[in-house]
Amino acid sequence: MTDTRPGARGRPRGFDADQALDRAVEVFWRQGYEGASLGDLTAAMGINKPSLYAAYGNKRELFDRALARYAETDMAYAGAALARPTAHEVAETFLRDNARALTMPGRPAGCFSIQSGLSCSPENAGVSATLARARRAGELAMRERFERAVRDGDLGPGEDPADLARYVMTVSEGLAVHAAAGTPLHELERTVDLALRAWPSRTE
Amino acid sequence: MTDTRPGARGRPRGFDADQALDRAVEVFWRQGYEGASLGDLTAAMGINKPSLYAAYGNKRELFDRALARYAETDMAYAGAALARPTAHEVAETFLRDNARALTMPGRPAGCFSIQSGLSCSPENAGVSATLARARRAGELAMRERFERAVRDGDLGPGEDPADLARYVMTVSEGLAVHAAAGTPLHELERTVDLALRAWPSRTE
DNA sequence: CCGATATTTGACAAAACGTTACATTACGTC
DNA sequence: GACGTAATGTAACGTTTTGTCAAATATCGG
Repeated sequence: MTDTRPGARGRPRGFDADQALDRAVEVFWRQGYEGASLGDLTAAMGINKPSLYAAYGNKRELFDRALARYAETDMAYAGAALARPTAHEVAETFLRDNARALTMPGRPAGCFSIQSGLSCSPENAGVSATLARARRAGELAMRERFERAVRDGDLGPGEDPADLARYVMTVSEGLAVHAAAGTPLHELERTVDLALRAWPSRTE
Repeated sequence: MTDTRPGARGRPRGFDADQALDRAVEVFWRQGYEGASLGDLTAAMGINKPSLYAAYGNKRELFDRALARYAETDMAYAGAALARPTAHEVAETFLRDNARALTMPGRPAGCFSIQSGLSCSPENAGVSATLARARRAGELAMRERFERAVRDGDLGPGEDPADLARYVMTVSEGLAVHAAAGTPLHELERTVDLALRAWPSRTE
């Protein structure tokens, strides 16, 4: 499929596949899976349809690649947040970086994994399901991080890691919906301030 | 347009316009504006296209009517929550009733005003904008309720009604995204429990 | 029963959709 | 420089989309 090694035979590809994929990410992000036509995609990617099919398969496979690309790049902050030393820092770092990512200048406002297909027609139900699975995986990773925090004594034994992870992700999703509607960063940050007041105090 | 009074001339309508509208609400809710084709809509409504156009105008006007209908029926709990005597009760009632509404058996999971058009193609940007405006109006109403609470001394003068309203709505939207992915009611309720821990104590 | 009026029905139109066939172009190899 | 190979540009495919037309149907007032 990709053909970067020397000794390649045939006409070389006239575009950068990763760069074009970035454009596709933006279109799916802004318009949703069903709102993004192949015409919209190829126009933004600077290629035409047969090139898209040759390089990515079809619309659905392009979307899956776009989601993977988004997770690697725009969501990289999430993995970094999980590496913070305390559960509170994990939650705070995640939510603050999330708010920043949701309002990044030059990128669509909001969150790809919600906007691009929260609901779809039955024939594209797989898109919604894939996105939901991705969000669920993120929540699970955070839950496991909080379970470690309980074992470490960083969180009190009475705190439920699953509840805390679900809460943080819920706030994050709400921030994304707000951001998609144009709420500016400084207001999202105030929401994060408030949300963190729910965090269990370490002295409990 | 509607023709319920006696003395009507012409062939009487063979369907109940409000009942058909309820079916349309469900289709838009489940599939989104762009994922709901006229075929899906007319099939669910039990009518055919010319009847739809005669009764509602076109797809977009049908959607606007569906949104209004949703606001009147499924969102009725929101107005009731605002009537609670204290700000804390307003927030708690709103979030708990919200969680229940998001998982109401026999209705689509999640929230119409998010699922039906969080993002759209440019030609349907008006749908996203209309929904965002509706959510904004709800947040404003809650803000005004909290402003009254500050005047009443129910909330401390240091609390920001706009921040609190934005926070409650953010949690609500996050709950909706979770509900759309299948999170069951009892887990949403635990999230609400956690979210309410952020609420300012009255003794402050 | 008759004319007026409005709804239903089924077919149709124009455009857009995702996808593919075909001829052309550009490159490495011989 | 011709050959094989793979990507390109154009143009079309069949299907589905939103929206409409004309004829048939049902009910009211007279």
